[in-house]
Amino acid sequence: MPRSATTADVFNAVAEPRRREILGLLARGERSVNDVAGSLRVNQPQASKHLKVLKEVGLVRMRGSGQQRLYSLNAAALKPIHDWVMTFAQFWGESYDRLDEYLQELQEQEKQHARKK
Amino acid sequence: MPRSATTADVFNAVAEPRRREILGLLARGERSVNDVAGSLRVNQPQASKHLKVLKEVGLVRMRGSGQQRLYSLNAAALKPIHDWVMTFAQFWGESYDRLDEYLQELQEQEKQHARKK
DNA sequence: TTGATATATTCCCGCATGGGAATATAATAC
DNA sequence: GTATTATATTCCCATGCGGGAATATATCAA
Repeated sequence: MPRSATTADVFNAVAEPRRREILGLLARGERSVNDVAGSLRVNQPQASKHLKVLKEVGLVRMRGSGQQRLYSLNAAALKPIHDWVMTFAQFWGESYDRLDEYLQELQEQEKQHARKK
Repeated sequence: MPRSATTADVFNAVAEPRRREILGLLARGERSVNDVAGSLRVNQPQASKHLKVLKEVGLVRMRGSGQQRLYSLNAAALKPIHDWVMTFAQFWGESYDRLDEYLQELQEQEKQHARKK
């Protein structure tokens, strides 16, 4: 079995540095494909391909506007990575001492949310 | 140019699900290769290979003990992922409202730390 | 030394990759 | 209609992948 496809999940999609750059750019607002390509000094087909991968895993949304396609960030799709990495925050020394407390509060909030359903 | 090597950086190393499982296991303590292989229902060579990748990017440490090699987690190596994903936390809606505040406090602490040098 | 156990390495394979280059599709303007 | 701009797709290639299987290395025990 070969390596997982880049579109297999968010972890794989985000392993590529240029795709992280694209997400960073889109964090500052919606952009057309050529905007992205220009800002990242990448030619247009590569930009299209990277955006396609990001779209397939839900990290970006697309809408048409004339002949342009405007891509925007869907940062919520990064939550699996956030949640996973936070699992290890307890090992990161004193600066992160209060993170456990914070995460427990978050869990409480989610439980209350679930109960309301 | 092909896809980045799995040992290129932490993002690539961690894109593989089994390697994330290994890290999760090691979070609970040091383990031998066979312990890892047994817990994850993976045969020994695969466990060795995955551990090798994790070691190359600094996510695990190894020490010999008799004929065993004991691997342990080095969670600090996950910080690049943590820092990157936190860049997007502001987009995650109301549950994370206090995260900005929290992160600013962290930055303050780091500045004070730096000043003390 | 021989044997047993623990771990690492090597060879194989099918396969998805990211980039380049060229081309195809889509939408607007005239 | 044609021309132009914006985007997507296709084809190519070299490379590294993860898993299987077999083998090599290392360490202890008797």
